Amino acid sequence: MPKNPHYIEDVQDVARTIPEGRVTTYGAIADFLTLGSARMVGWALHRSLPGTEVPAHRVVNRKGELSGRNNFATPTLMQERLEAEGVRVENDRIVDFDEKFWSPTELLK
DNA sequence: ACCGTGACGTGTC
DNA sequence: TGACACGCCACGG
Repeated sequence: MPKNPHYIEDVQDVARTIPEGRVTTYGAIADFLTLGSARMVGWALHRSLPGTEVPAHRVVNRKGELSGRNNFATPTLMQERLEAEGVRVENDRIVDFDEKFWSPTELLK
């Protein structure tokens, strides 16, 4: 049981707002929530995997690498989902990451 | 209670 | 550039 039962929900809420075909980073979410750290975001998403409809595949590390692919049902699922949305992935990294990147701070506008 | 281990990030050298 | 240290916080052994 996490100390902040809300934390996982918050992370999930943010993740759900990521537009299709766009991606964001663990750090961006952590900044937006001004709570916890990027590490905790990864932790929260990991805890979220079963039984939720959170597009966790749209969250990558700051270099645009699919660092969490090994935690999905299959190691290739993350990439497949991204490419299905038009996000090209090459060698476990997002192509044109700068253009695909979307920050949750956009929500404040 | 201590310690290693993460789906991480930033600063230094 | 690339390697490394350190901060981060929760969890399991």
